[in-house]
Amino acid sequence: MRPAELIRYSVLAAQREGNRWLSRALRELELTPSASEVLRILGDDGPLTLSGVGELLVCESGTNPSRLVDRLVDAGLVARVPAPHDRRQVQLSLTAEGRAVEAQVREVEATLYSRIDAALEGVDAGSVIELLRRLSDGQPSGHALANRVGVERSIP
Amino acid sequence: MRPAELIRYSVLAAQREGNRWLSRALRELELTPSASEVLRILGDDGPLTLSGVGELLVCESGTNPSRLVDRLVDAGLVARVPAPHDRRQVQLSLTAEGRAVEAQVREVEATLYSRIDAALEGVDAGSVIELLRRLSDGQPSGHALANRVGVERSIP
DNA sequence: AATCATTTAATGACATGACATGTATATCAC
DNA sequence: GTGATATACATGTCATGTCATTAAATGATT
Repeated sequence: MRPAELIRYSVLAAQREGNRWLSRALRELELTPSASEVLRILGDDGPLTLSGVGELLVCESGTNPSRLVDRLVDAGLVARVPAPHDRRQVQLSLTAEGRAVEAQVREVEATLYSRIDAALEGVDAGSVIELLRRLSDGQPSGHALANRVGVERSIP
Repeated sequence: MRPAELIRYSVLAAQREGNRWLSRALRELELTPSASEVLRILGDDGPLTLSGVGELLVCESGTNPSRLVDRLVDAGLVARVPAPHDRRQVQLSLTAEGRAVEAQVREVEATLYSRIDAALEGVDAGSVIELLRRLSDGQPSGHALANRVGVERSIP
């Protein structure tokens, strides 16, 4: 198997298993991994419009997180209010309950990141990050990721 | 953003964009990425039972590719015959048309791997492979990947 | 041989993801 | 100001991906 093919399937396998781990860890919070990403985005950078969330979502190509947000509104974790100056837009923000759940999501993520840190032992993280960045560069997910990093840096 | 978080989202973004690229490339063959993986597995190692395919599939946790295979049978690319000695099992193999399509899948994959090779310029592929391997080690996708590499090596 | 456990596959249920289309609103060209 | 265009969001459709359950067939135990 050529290295490129091994990397292709390794990326797929790592994503699948990371998602499965996160799904199980979030089950007690009654959240899916995608839903948790929306909560964390709104917690860090909200309030945002629907497309504003879409531009920061890595888990979806950003075209339309309407239904993803629907379930969070139904669950009482996100408030959706029409924007006053532009009635096409909706403003999304966390409710009080949403903020509480988002804090729990942070704890779950901290555990995940510790596991990834452990897996990083003895490997060149820079090579990993650079290769993966190139693989999504210029594409919607790559833009979302760049926006996420950029937004974080822009908050002093 | 800590390195672990960046890696988490980079893996997700790379998988998403790789899948999107492959989806578009396979569209003219009327195949999805998952369907193409089944064809390639059967082409390399078939005939196999349904669970035999599941143990080699990275794209799904192997619990049950029934419906994935259904569509390939409907499309006339895969033959499904009951196993004579154990009527619980089904034997899956490529039809003549399936073999022809699988050859085209190989060409699409060759293009994908060239793109990955280009992205590997100047990065330590060993670090990438080792980290990603650790992230799926011991899990279904990791087993499937190990089986894929192992099966390949076991064919002299 | 009868019963129970295990294995294999199919199916139900739910939430994505990706792409396409529809609809209301806002903006631009003139 | 009016028509055309663009934007923001919602929705339809299809194929996953995951977990659970069911059904059939086989194997193990007694």
